[in-house]
Amino acid sequence: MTSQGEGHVAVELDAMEAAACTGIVVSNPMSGEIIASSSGVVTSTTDTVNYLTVQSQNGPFIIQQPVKNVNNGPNVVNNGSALTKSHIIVRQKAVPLGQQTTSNVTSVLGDIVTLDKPGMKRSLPSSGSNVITKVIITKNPASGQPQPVPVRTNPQTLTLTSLPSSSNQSVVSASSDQPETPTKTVTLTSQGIVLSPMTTASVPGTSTAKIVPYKIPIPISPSKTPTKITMIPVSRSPNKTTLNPANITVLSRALNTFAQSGNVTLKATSPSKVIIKQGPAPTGSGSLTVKTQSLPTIAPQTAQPIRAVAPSLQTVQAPNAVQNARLAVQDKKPMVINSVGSVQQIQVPGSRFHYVRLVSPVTTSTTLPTSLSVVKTSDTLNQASVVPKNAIPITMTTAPQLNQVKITLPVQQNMPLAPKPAATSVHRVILPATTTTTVPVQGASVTSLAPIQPAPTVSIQNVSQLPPGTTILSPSNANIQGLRSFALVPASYVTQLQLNKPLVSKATLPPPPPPPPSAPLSTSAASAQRQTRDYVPIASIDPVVTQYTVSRNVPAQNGPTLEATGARPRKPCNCTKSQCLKLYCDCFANGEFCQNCNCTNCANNLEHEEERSKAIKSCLDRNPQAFHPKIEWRGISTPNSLRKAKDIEGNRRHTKGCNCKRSGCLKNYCECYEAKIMCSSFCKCFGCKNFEESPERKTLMHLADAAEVRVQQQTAAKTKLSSQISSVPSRPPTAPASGERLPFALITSDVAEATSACLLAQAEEAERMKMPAVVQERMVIEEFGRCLMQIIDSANRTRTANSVA
DNA sequence: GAGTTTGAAACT
DNA sequence: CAGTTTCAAACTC
Repeated sequence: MTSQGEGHVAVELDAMEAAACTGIVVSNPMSGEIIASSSGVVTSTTDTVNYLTVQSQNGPFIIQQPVKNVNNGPNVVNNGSALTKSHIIVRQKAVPLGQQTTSNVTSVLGDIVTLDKPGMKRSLPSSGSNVITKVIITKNPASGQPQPVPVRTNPQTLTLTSLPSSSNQSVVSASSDQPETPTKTVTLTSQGIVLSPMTTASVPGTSTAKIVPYKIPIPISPSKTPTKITMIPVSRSPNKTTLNPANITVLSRALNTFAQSGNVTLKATSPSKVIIKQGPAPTGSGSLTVKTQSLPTIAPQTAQPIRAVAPSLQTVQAPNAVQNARLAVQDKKPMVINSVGSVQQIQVPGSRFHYVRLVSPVTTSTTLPTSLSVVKTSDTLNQASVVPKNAIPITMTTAPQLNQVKITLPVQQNMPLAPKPAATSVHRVILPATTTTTVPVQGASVTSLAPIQPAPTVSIQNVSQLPPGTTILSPSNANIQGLRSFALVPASYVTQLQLNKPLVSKATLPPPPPPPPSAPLSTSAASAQRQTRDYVPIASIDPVVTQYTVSRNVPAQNGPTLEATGARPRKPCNCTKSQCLKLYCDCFANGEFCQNCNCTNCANNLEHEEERSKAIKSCLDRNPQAFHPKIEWRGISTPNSLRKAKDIEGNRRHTKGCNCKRSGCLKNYCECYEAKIMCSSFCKCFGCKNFEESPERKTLMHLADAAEVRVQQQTAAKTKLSSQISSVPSRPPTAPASGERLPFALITSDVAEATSACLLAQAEEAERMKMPAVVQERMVIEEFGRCLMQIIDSANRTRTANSVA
């Protein structure tokens, strides 16, 4: 809930949201303008704000709530209120008495921001002293809840702050040997890394350094503490850019990946390398250990053309990128502006987007990385490489002077503090997708490029707060196109990267992300995933996050079963008239490109990116929540590991409810039923039979469960039987005098055991289905017949094989 | 596989 | 916002 009054706006979060929250960004949904963020660097808004968008910096939740005036009562929208000189207080929502636990009592997460007066853009003091450059979310020792701690640093000085070990975080600031170089602070918290302040890429002609805190979310599970993070920064020569947004983005990606395993070690082995690897967790320590020697100097990016680093890297560099760009416009063909490593910068003439195309490396790899091992930065290039172990390096480059690819970091929205870049063309950036980051690409030549992927457009929003694969149409972009508000699209673009990559052996695929609630699924839940539209949640590093980053229509229920391509299994659409640019199309609705679909005249692909973007905007204009999951999770404070499948279903609901009239909400026409949830008060259905006590529903669910159990048991039993039969030696132990082997010679104790298991499973299932005794008996006999047929068949095959031999 | 039914999305 | 049309998936035969 968001309330306004008496000089402050309170943003109240559910327990789960609060738990997932490491920072807050509050923005005006109408303009996309960031009003405040927990970075402590704020801007003001002159707009009349009726709604606020509240986002977690690292979290998935994005709340758009009306501004409410406390004085008018909790539910009275105070339309037309401008936020002036207000504090935004983020706190956890109170829960009714009797439902409180120690973890969900009301607590103030932080008074994160003070808004300036309308019309006044807040400027940073030149000295930089006493400037809140970041807010670290710590845990309130009293409540156990996170709370932000403003950290004031002087950008010109270097500090090394070690927080108490109990705070589970450390702050490292390194000094620079260049007085004019802003310092940066690396803050490692239990939930993320904050780099700040940092000078962002500057545009020629602008000299004002912007202090921008970068937040790299590394949700480190508290349960996995102590976690040791050792960062030995890169030493570098002066006047060279070593760390730029791209680097940080990639670093973030690497760290995200590593965060999943808990223990992270960062260290540098050479001036141009930072190696991230897992290290053993020290015992008995409750804090992160951060060591630093000298952090890489962050300097404004200069107009350094991107060049290929190593001969082994493919380079399709235009001698004169600008000139080539003009030529490309004339030719109306996508042009490779630059290519370094495995990333090519693509400019599509006529398109306002820039693309990053992953290309195959010189070296091939057929195995997926078991861990991400190297982040390499270059002194001379605006690039950073992620080199997953056993996988190809992924290099990302920037060329700010050309505005080719602007890789925007998880940057707090304090960009207005500095002059905007002279050229605010639209850029597209690949967001790190935690589980799709490092799928190796096979093939080695430039001609075998992976298909161009439209990387998500990153705006001034803090990237890290969005689910992987999220697309945001930036305000700069929006302005060009007349799009005022940023558009949030939960597109699984990065997942699409996988879809378009060459086949990767399934055996080498990383394990699927854990289901949001780690409790085992009920058969109904499992069947729901199959029976409903077969989409798989967008992966997330955080189980809590995962709940929110699910496919639009089906909430996360189970880990995805990856296809051989590494892609999430997805049901192909059959659209014929919508060009797959309407929400009728499930691919489009889920933010995915059509791939291997049966659609006709499809425009849901890169070739029609312009149309697609317009369609996305159109959808969002009609409904800002158009791409949000239709099935939402109610606030759950129960730890994931303790949730049961029953709870999972009971805590999901359709955000809008269904409108069924004839199906009784007991067919898959009904979105509630399809998602295996019961209809709620949101529904406007007639003749609903999809409620808890509905006998029709119970019958259906029972039958579905029984069918599911039957399939599972039979599959398991037959698999075992087959394996047992196949393990029988080709030459049986006994044989009749005639020399002919008889089938019973194959009935070893193992085969008999497997057969018994089959019969038992069948009997149990028949009983569960409450079949009459006669039917039960028949089902068992039939099962026995099937087993016998398999045995005989196996015997015949063995005999044939022996006779041939 | 063709035709029908259904309800969400899109449109007016 | 309500009524109508369009659309694609679910369903039936």
